[in-house]
Amino acid sequence: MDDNEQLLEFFKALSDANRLKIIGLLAERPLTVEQMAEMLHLRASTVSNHLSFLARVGLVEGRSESYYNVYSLKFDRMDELGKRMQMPETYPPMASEVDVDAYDRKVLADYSLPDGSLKTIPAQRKKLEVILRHIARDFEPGVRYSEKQVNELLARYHSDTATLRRELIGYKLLQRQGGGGDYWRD
Amino acid sequence: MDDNEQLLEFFKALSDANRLKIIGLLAERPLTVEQMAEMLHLRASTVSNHLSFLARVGLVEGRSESYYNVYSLKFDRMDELGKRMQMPETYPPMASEVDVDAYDRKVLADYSLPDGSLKTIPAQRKKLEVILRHIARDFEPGVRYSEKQVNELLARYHSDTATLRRELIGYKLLQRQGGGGDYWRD
DNA sequence: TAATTATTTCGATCTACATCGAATTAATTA
DNA sequence: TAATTAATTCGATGTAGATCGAAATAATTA
Repeated sequence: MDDNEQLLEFFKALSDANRLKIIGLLAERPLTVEQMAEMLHLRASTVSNHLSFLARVGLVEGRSESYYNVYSLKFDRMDELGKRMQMPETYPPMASEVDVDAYDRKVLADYSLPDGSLKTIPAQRKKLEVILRHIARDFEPGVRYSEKQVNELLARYHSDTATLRRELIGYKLLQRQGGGGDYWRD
Repeated sequence: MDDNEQLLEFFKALSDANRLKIIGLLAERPLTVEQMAEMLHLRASTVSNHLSFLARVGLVEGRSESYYNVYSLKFDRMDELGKRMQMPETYPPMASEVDVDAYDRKVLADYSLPDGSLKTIPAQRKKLEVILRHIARDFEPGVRYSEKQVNELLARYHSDTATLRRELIGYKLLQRQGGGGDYWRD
């Protein structure tokens, strides 16, 4: 079980009203299954299930005392989770298995013809940016291109090379030396 | 909505794999509903539902930008929850609505005859303690009782007053002055 | 040893909710 | 203005999980 699944299990353990009540009770003093069952008006089997869930994620601990099972709260575990939630670096990994390029791929597919050229130049900012970032990758970083070379590259996508060139500059994906000079990508 | 329900809603909001992924994505940068839907391979309506859940508990915030809804993560909220989980005083109130005396009442009922006397003296520590605490309430705190008076009071519960008396002392519910003196309850 | 008690496990049931598709609303573009 | 697009709402469906009762287990008491 990786970090993300563990975090999820943690929150699932805390996402039930009766389990929160159990934690509240155990915060005061250790209790047996039967005691909690009576207090919560639940069957012992139900409480036992809740406790094994909480124990699985390390939030409670049961010790066998004579022939009762006495459960107690492991506060450090809660503290640990609280700390983790306060660290910014906790969150990005939660999206690690997400297909973050899916939207860009879809936009690209929606606007591209089989030969790789564009059906139209998107009017919507969000989509235009995706297309422009795609086109910009054709320019080698650091290399200088003349306007003629730029137009040749852009013509593979759309005949309106002037618009593409202007937008690439506008979105700062392409740089131009002041006054009709060369173009380059950073 | 009181504090406990709010805490529960909070954890429920975090107890779904896709909602955690959304939080992970928004931790990197704000996104629109459609972008997230593509990334997660979910329908926009599903993502929209998740976002309104997260927004309801204040974890994300959506602003209308041209005609997109751009959502972003409210990290302070997460921080706030993390802090709260680290404070010991957070937990006891979660059990505030719990019927904490239910177990004692049940034990008492199980061992009592209609006239209030005991069927038997429980052999199990946990139950004996409940019965003894109940009996101890008949003694006024601070008042001194002779052994004769003590036996009279205990006889209302069980003929084996010697055992009851000994156990009350053992559990420190009744005090005795060293060497055959009077008894009292603190 | 037999009966009682506390707990857990298992199978069944019922509810909550994640997801989807269709309809609706609102904004934008053609 | 008509068509497109993004987002939300709503009703239907399927699944996960909370709860229960019964059976199994284990320890204790009579």
